[in-house]
Amino acid sequence: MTTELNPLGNHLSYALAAAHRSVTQALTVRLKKHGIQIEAWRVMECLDAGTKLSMGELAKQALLNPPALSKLVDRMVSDGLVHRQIATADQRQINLLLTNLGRRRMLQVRQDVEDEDRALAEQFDTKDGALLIQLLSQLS
Amino acid sequence: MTTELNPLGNHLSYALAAAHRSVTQALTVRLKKHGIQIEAWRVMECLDAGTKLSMGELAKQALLNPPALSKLVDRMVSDGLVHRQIATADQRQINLLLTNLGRRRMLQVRQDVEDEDRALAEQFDTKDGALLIQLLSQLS
DNA sequence: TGAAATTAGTTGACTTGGAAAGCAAATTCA
DNA sequence: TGAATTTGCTTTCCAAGTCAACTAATTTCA
Repeated sequence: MTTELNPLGNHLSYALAAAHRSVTQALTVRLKKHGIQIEAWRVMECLDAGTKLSMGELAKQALLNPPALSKLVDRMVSDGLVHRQIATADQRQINLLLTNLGRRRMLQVRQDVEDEDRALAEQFDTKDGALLIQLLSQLS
Repeated sequence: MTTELNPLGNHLSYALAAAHRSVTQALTVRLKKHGIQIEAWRVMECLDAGTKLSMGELAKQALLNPPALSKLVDRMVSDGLVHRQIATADQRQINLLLTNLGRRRMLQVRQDVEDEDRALAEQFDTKDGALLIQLLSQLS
């Protein structure tokens, strides 16, 4: 039972990378038909949540470094999903806003992400899915 | 207790991405002083495990797509960590071998990875680290 | 006040990764 | 056997990410 096929199997960092890779690949396939990146979907969900976010806040929540977010937003702007608005209080800050197209697109994508989530949850015994999320969040 | 700061927090794919990001960043910092990528370390561990691996097998174990592995190996060859050997049975296959430098480097890096693993394990109650690995491996 | 320091976001040069095509060896089978 | 197919790995071209430098707005404090 402790027979290891892979010398890396006991490393948490490896188990995490393997799981992340496999989940990401599956999700990417699902999102392909929307012509959208996982990161772009995360950005849109954060924007939809209500509170105005600066690029910096958004970067943290969407798990992107600032330059990566900047460039992703450039693409999303030219796809008509979001637009930049200079914050009134601090003119250096940008508030990103969903366009109507962006909001519609987000809702469609959300369907597929939730399908994927359900598919993943089925791989676990009843409470293990929530437990996994709980354990994972201790790491970030 | 169910107050969500982040609208994405309940998605397994998000929890996984967040944990992966944070663990990867920490590990990358540790490995920086060896001038080595996490992926390169994974490759070296796989090679060290004994059985001769083709590029294809290695790619799977090290969690890389074949083109990415090819390119990484190019770099590792020019850093003197590994060398390519054409397999005798099938001339299309490559067996990758660790050089002495590569083996020494791997042992040094392994120290740091294990330090990092221990640091991570401390964030959990006794058995939760192993449980997490077990749950994660159901996903890949 | 206003010069110096800090902060927010973007840009540019460079590196890395992915999809698809390419090449060569091995296998299939008519 | 040998033409057609499949397999293993690499290359090419392009998309995307990083680090460090940059611009502009804000804050600090002498």
